[in-house]
Amino acid sequence: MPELPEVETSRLGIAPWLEQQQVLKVVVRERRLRWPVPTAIDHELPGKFIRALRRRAKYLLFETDGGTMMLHLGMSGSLRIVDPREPAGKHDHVDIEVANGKALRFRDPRRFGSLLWTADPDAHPLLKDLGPEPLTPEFDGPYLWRTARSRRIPVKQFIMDSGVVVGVGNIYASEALFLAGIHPRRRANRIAVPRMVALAEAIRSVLLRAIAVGGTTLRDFHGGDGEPGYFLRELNVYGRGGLPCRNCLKPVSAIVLGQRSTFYCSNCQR
DNA sequence: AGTTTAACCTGGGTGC
DNA sequence: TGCACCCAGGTTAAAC
Repeated sequence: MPELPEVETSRLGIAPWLEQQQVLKVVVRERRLRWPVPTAIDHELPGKFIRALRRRAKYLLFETDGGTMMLHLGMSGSLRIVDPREPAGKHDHVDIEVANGKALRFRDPRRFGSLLWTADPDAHPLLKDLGPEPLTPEFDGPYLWRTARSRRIPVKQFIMDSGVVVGVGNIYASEALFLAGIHPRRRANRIAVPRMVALAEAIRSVLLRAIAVGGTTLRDFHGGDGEPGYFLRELNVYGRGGLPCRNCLKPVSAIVLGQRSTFYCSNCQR
């Protein structure tokens, strides 16, 4: 489910229930996620206070006084605040119970998600080489252009590379390229500065808009508060293969790029 | 160093 | 109803 807006929506939904709370108990029902859930999660976390819930790329970082829990939702992960006495479902792999009587419940049917423990997130191998956050000032058109000099890959794969910029997943990559009028297959190093400026702006605006309306509901994504996201209604091309382009009415094209489904308008995007 | 490919999983939808 | 088949929001590790 989760792209950056969905992760951010989850963070905003659960943070009020968790920040400054002491962890009372951790229940791990299934350790086989993307990587085995380290025993530090159940052994180190209880007793500690969650001081801040931050996000880096699509990772949620639960910072305590003595260590940070890193959580990734993978393809099918979701988080809810529950009463821990509520029976756990088949794919509810982990509960983090806190002092206010609530628990964070991590569900992930496909188990591509992960839960890790680190003393220093900035130095963690999975985080240290990530590109800039798309919603910060250092991410802009000139940055994209400079970074693309040596890259011959299609621009869609370029903006989905987390070493270039984080948080642009398959849905919003297609959407941003539509807004910028750029063909997803265009080689990254063959886009001039002005169009890179437009692309950076399109990425920012599509992510900001999706966060503002609570993410995109696909299948069963819900934010931490259980409310569905409404960005689905605003998708211009993603999942609309064969349907008329909202701008020019020409049928939206569907192709596969880097083993991911890709949608664009061959008239509006060059 | 950049690019491509396979791999990790389950569940839902479709078509026969 | 059952079953085979295809598809899905992500990311890494290894091979080229």
